[in-house]
Amino acid sequence: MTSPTRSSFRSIKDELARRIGERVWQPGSLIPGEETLAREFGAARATVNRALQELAQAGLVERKRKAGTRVAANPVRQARFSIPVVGDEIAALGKSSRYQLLSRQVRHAQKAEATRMGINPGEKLLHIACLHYADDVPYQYEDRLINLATVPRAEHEGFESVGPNEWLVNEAPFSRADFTFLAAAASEKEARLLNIAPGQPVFVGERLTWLLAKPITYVRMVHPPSHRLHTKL
Amino acid sequence: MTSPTRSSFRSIKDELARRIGERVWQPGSLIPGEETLAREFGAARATVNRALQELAQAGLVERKRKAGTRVAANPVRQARFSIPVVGDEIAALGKSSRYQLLSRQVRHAQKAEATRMGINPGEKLLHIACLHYADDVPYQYEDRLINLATVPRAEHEGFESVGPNEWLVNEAPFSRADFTFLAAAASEKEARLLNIAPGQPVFVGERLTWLLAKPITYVRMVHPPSHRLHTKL
DNA sequence: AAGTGGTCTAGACCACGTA
DNA sequence: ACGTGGTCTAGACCACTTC
Repeated sequence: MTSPTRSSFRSIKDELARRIGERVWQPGSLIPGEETLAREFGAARATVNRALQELAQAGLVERKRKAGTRVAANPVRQARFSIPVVGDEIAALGKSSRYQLLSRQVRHAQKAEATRMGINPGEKLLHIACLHYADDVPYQYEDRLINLATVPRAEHEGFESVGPNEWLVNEAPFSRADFTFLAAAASEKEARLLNIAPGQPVFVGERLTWLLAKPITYVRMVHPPSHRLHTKL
Repeated sequence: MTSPTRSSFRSIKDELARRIGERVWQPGSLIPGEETLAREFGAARATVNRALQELAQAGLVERKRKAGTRVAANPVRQARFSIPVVGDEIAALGKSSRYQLLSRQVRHAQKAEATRMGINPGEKLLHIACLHYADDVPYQYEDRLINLATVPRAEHEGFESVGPNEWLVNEAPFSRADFTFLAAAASEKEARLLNIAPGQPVFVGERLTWLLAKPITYVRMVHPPSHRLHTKL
């Protein structure tokens, strides 16, 4: 048949996960070392190591050299949401999207910007402001910084007709994205652009994307109060 | 020393990521096999394999036996955030949490509530309103409906000292959760409870959880404008 | 100082999928 | 059938932490 359970890192991982899930090993407690487990399962230490590394990545255990491996105290539950291109997002609502470039400027990073992006002050940045409409109603105001050290080709792109979001998705892959969401009062400028009254609540998303360790782009996306963010799946 | 550690899977991974990010290897194209790369980097094939596996997990490449490894056409499209218990969330900010029950009432579902929860009108619900403080500053106003058909034991719980969130996490595991986030203007009641002015922006999260096909609870969580929702990893 | 995880190697065999 | 990735092993050395 499939396989009578030869030592595989997968079956070891599953068995360890079972012991954690069924409280055979209590949350916070120390579990046996790699050497011991390798003997128990009749496997090489490297095999047990891989099983444990994946469990650590999944958040079920925490590992420290010398200290050993412990069952995580509170397994973190997670939800996911998709990261659509803004044009697709609008299309999914059954509306037509329109893009308008407001400003485009190459300059050097100010201290605050550098800190926010995790780069050195003075590095070359491309600063873009633009607006996305859904059926001619303002949908999102986008304020973006692109790290030209990571994406040098962006400097030669005008972004007159293609939004930076769409361009980056096609031209600069990222491996990690950090989001922050918040509610804020619309500034004068935001209110004017989104065609709402100043002080009205706006839904703000901030996103920093990375290609491994290199920051690619920081973007602040401001939506009018009607906006909703749903988890998918 | 910062001197280049000879073949490490990390440096190999970074170099491969660089070639992908800088379009040395085009999206969709085939990259050299593990054996070839191992020779190029002067490393064992297992080391190259680990680098490639992590790149695959990050979504930068796609791997198939016999077919080889290709640069992913369009990388990562999802982000995740953790779902902590509100008390833990406050503790993570280094603040002390306090819980206050505002109201607790068993009643039958009104039509709108039933629709929102996906149950039949007239089903028995437990309606709870409460407030969570962080260092005595209002942190979250919680308005919750619990489906007593799914969680009958909640009817005998007073929730005077234990918040419904914490109680449910320990007593009623859920298998699925749907979230919606939005910005809104604080109502009179919300403003009073959160100690802000009416009309101020508030960050609202709505969550519906199920145990398999059975709705467990619907909750509306209202935060003052200082609140931030971060994705974790 | 010593214990535990982190990583590397060289070689081997296996499994999947394409040809 | 055969090439490529998937996994395992046995041994070794390194690096971080706690003791």
